[in-house]
Amino acid sequence: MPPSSRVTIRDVAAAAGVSVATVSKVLNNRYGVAAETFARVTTVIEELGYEASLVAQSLRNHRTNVIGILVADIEPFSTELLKGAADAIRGTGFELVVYSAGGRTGDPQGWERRYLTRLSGTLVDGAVLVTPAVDLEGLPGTPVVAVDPHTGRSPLPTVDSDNLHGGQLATEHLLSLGHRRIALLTGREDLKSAQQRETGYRRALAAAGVPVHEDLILRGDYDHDIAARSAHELLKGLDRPTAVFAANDISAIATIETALELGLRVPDDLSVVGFDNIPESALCSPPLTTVQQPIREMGRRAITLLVKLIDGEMPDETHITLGTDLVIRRSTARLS
Amino acid sequence: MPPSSRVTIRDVAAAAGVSVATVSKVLNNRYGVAAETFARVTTVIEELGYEASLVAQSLRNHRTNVIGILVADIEPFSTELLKGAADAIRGTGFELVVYSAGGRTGDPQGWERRYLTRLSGTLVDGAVLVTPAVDLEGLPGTPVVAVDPHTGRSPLPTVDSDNLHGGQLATEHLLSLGHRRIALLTGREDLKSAQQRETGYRRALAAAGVPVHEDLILRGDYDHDIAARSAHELLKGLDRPTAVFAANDISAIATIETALELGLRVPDDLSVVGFDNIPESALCSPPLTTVQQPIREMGRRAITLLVKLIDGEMPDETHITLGTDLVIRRSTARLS
DNA sequence: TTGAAAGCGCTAACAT
DNA sequence: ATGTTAGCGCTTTCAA
Repeated sequence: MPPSSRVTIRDVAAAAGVSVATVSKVLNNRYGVAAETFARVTTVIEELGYEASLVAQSLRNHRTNVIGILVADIEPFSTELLKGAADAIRGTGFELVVYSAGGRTGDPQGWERRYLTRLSGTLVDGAVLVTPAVDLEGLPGTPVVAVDPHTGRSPLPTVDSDNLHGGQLATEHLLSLGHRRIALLTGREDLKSAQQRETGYRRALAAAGVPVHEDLILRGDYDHDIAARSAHELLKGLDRPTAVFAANDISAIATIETALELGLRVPDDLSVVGFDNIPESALCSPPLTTVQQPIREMGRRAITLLVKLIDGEMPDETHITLGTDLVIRRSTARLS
Repeated sequence: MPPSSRVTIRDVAAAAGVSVATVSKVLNNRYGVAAETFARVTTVIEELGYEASLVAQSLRNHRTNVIGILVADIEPFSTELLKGAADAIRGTGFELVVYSAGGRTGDPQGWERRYLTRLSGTLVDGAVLVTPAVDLEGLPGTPVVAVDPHTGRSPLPTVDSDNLHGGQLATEHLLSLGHRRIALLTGREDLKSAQQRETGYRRALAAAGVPVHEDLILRGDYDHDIAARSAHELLKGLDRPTAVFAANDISAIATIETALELGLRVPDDLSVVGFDNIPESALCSPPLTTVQQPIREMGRRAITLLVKLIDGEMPDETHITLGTDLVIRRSTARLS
């Protein structure tokens, strides 16, 4: 590669017959440049198609006006979140840059930390983390907001949604339809969201005075195949549940598919409620009653919060939990 | 310890009692460092949690091992493409960084150019452009691959899909079902893809000896509401078409919705074929027969091509057009 | 084996 | 109003 083909500030200075300092002043609209000089430099900049190097600027100024958003992978959840973030960033004067770990396997924990350290203070003024981990408490000087952190309560500013209440909502909905044998397909055991959804389920049953049958609680793991197997286990017998609360959308779909394979009609023979990880609009066949997470709003709020942090304002709250809603589509039916 | 300042190479050097040069050598595994020194420096690096600044490295080395991917907005198409790109980047030694214009309105053309110029030679070794425009022919020294460029044949290396053939496939499918009055809801007039889909439609009809009725060709604009209005126009009368080819998925869905509102059964009374811009898995109700673009594969190929370009290899081809396939789901029926 | 020094492209004091 | 200069954090000769 020709390494020297880039137009630099020196080329501009030379072509305009001024010093680099003057060009810099023009670039940054600093005072102390004659109108005539200003015009000449501007012309040369246009002609040469010059743009200042982001890198050099970053190195010099410690402010970059860039916000980084680190996602574990590009999938529907993170995508939806990115949209919200992109929404919110408009008009803030910041740019958004997305770093994806690409779902890489090795180095599962350290990735965010490494990246963040390499970028912070230089390339980004702050970051939104959409990756599970984060024990980044001690990261120097770089504001960070964690979205839906998967491990316990984090010391970082956080935006998440109310999985506990969501689990309750889903279960209460099924209870209100008259169901009493309500199964649960759990989520990934290592994630807080899954635990909370399960807690919500248990609480709702308890509150309704319905005993929890542990044999109606099976692993779903947020995974299609595992959920399908569990669903099969659940539904094959005659003592099958009349309703299933699946801890996410994938497993809800797997449940419905399995039910249909077993000759059960949904929702007539089996009611299913899921929990969205992907936005409503993308949720496919069959239409499903789910608990909806405000994913985009989470992205928006994360940016808003982060911008405040970067600007040194005191935000009203640093741990934001957004509500979840039950969205009734077509797959639940009153128990006859 | 100053809490808000970054750990730099000098801090490491000081703590280890060596010069920055030595630390740099350790970082980059250069020869000429005593094993004992190496160990000591390594230890200090760990202790301090030091990571080299990406920015400073970029400024020094002209190689960054980062590939930038510029998207106009985060939406299903670009997302799917990102996934493919993320796939392909694994094992190449490059990182992927996504820049989103956030669908911004002002500065509609210049965005890519500006960004690219600011990044190139410094922050990225090359870029994939997923934005409409691009007359970036003269960009010095930075390899660029355009994906699905919307304006004519580009001088840049390009990856796209065969919209012409796709249009033919869709139309031929409807013809093969016995349809003769086949309407077209066009796409955005300014985009090459839309023109090609229309051309495919016209050619297929011509090849089958079916005359083209211009009043069966209405604007769809890749837009839900516009397409819905046109569909209404098309379907309200008694001389309505028996089939519709919609230039993208959005307008196909709009067509089906409109048809249902008008009391037409789909596919019994009306066959609809669409053209996917979003991946199959995300395509919602109602299940739709579509022409499928290999979006992920486009992302993969773009990266592969770009990596070759960056490494100075001569790629076999610089203009890659991938095939499109007809995916038959449930919304087409033989004309009775 | 190690370190001093130059410089990547840029900005901001501090001259002039 | 303009230019000179000193770095930002890093890598890389080249000399010690």
